[in-house]
Order: sequence, then structure tokens, then C-alpha cells
Amino acid sequence: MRDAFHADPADVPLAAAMHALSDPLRLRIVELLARDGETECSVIYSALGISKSNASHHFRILRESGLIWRNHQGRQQSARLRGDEFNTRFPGLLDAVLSNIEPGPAAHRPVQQQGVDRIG
Amino acid sequence: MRDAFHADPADVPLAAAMHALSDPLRLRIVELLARDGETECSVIYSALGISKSNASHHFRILRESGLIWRNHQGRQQSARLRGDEFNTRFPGLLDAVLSNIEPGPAAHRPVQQQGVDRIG
DNA sequence: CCAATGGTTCAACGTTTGTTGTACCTTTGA
DNA sequence: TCAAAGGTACAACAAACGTTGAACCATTGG
Repeated sequence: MRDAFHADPADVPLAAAMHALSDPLRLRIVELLARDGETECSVIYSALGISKSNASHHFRILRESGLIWRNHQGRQQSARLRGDEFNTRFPGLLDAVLSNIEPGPAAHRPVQQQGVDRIG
Repeated sequence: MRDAFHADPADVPLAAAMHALSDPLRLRIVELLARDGETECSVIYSALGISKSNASHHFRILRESGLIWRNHQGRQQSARLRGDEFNTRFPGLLDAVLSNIEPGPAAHRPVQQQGVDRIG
């Protein structure tokens, strides 16, 4: 599998970052990653009940806005929020968004706390 | 002129607010209003070099996301940021966005400071 | 080698978006 | 009363978006 393109958050315009965070599905992905940390992609799209190709599409947008990083071990892939880097580029933005996401249905793991600092 | 629809910020979903703030032109409008306070619409669209109908379109999106308020005195209209109300609905979001807008060309008035508290 | 698994890529689609121009409405000023 | 000014509403269009399904690629396990 070829290495996917990951944008450097430093190169991302604010409007592009806002757009990446303006879709309900992508907000849920970001919320999930913020809560659970690095997560397998299959877990995410089965938790959200969307097709693989649709998930792949949204993952790409999130990668291209510098919001997530994906690495693959074998045929499995996992995603994580690039909290620190995104926060360096847009101070306070991700925290503001995360703390304003209306909580989705039934967390799979106990909710601990919100915020970016925890994510690395 | 009929009264224009203004959304109650309390009714605006996060994704809609993010979308309203994901367009470069709308970001410049918000930036301008945050810097200069209440401003006549004609000033805004001539400052941005866009057509009246296009400006009207973007103003409507900003109204419908609870971001701006428009009032008309005579045949002139002016817009202002609904900073406090938007901030109540989405704490920290507008501040985070404003402090991350890359400064536009040549401010018409001296830049004082950024932030929402000042806007009322 | 073969089949199954986890994701990507592509074409296709319907919808939404941003932009322009024109017609229109309302208020002011002569 | 009439014309001009400030904005809105509408139709039109190209571009982008979200979604789906099918084909494809890479990796693992038998």
C-alpha cells in the first residue's frame, strides 16, 4: 500500500481546516479519536455505520487538512489525531471544537475528559 | 424591506457554524466586523471587492448561523458580530477562529486587539 | 498458490455551494 | 412624483461535495 499523503498542518489554510471540521461525520470521527486515542479504521467506520469507501473519503480530507495521521501495520490501518501539531498551527481551535461537540450516542469507552493535551 | 431571518445561535448545530466559518470571504467579513465593529454593508462589499448579490448571499449564511446581526436605518444596512451570543453557544470558538485568521491586506482602521469580549 | 481481509481508487449520481447578472423592492432626495 | 441608491430574490451555471458500488491493490493465513 502506497504511503498516503499527509498535509503539514503548517501549510493548511484556516478555511481548509474549518471546512474539514464542518461535516457531521468528520466531527464524529475527530470526537472519537479525541476520546479513544489511536483507533483502527475498521473500528471507526463500523462504529459510525458508514461504508469503507465513504470512510476512506473522509479520512483523506482529514489527512489533507493536517488533522489526523494514519499508519498501517500489515493490512490494518489506524488513525490518530495530530493534536499537538494542529494546535501549534491553530492555537485553541481544536479544543474549542472538541468542547463544543454535542456528545454522540453511547460511547464505547468511558468518557474521561476532553481536551487536546491528552492526545499527543 | 422585510425583516430578514436571524437564527438564534442556540439553535445552530456546530457543523453549520463551522461551515459558515469555512469560506475565505466569510472569514474576511467576520474579521472585518471583529476589527471595526458595526459596519455598513456597502463598506464591506466594496472593501472586499465583491458584488452586492454575492455579499447578500454570504450575509445570509452568516445570519442563518447566528454569527451576525443586521439592522437597517433607512435604505442603509449595517452588520455586527453577535459575539456574546455566539460565544455563549460555542464557548471559545469565535476567539479561536479570530486569533487564527491570517491578517488581510491593509486595515482601514488601526488594529487594536483581537478577541470577542470587545464586540458586544 | 488461493482466498479472505482491510483500504484505496474510480465512475457515477444527486445535492449543495459560490458566483454572476437581472429584475425587483424600499427608502431617500430633488 | 420620479429617479437614484442600498439590498434582496431569482434563475442560471460551473465547481465542489457526500455517498454509493464496483473494481482494484496489498497483506495475511491456510
